[in-house]
Amino acid sequence: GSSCNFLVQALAKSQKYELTLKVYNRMTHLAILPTFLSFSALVDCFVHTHKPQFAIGVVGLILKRGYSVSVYIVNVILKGLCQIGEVFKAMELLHDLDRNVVLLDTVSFNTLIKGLCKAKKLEQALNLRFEMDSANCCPNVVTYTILMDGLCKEGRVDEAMGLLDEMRMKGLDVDVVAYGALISGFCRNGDVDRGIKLFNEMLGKGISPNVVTYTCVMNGLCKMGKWKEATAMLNAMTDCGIRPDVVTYTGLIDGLCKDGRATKAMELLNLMIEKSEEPSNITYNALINGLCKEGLVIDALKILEMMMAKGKKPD
RNA sequence: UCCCCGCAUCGAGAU
Repeated sequence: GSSCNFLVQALAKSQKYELTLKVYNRMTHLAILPTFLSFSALVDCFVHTHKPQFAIGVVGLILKRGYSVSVYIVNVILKGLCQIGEVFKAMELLHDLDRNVVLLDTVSFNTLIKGLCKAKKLEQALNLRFEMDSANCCPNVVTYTILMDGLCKEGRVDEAMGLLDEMRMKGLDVDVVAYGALISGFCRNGDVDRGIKLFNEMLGKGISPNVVTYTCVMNGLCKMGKWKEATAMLNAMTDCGIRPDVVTYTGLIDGLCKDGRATKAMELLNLMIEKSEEPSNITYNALINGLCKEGLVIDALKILEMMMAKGKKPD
């Protein structure tokens, strides 16, 4: 009995979900009672295999066995529902859960808010920050980051800045991720100047930018055709001890390609390989696209061959 | 049983 339970837990932890389910089924046929941890493992399986509905069923089993449901399990299910686009099912679950069954926490609400943002239900997402407050779950820096990001992605950057003020009024510390959401928002909306202003404000507060922060600004610069400044930032970040990653390089490569400088982009590909940063399919796609647009088909073919040689499947 | 600490569940970047 306990060996089956351990097996189920171990399999789930090593992400062998299908196998976990098989073992679980077998053990129930053998009339072995699952422990609480096995139920948790089962929930993980259903969520990771995109069947969160079944995970809700497991919650029922847990209660039937007399165990109590942890907020962790609920949060995993909420996330799973949001991921398959069932935000409203998630909302239902949130409201149906009796306070006696489990006390929701800030993570539960944040998960829902993120799901609503992804489903473009911004107003509902924004309202949920008040509702959570009255459920004794204080909005935190993550809550505000999700909302600011959601607003920025809808082009509502000024409202996002309003939320920045609001979170400050609540005494919440703005961290590098929160700044990143706003910086990315401005840069994406073609307002690099304001993005850089925030970047500097952040520096002034003693918060160190990370690779994501730099990448956002560089992409903004590229979008404005300022690839020289973007390249300068690549050096600046390296000098600060921050290592550009595949996303950073890809953004620059794409920026150069969009500006008709595919040859320069090729140099950058070589640079990243030199620095042992592995290009991704997205990197290759951006470059091949740029080369083709400039009629450099031979070079594009070379890149394609390079991909294949590395065992990557062109898409 | 209690406490502490880790590990799991929520947030920003590329075609």
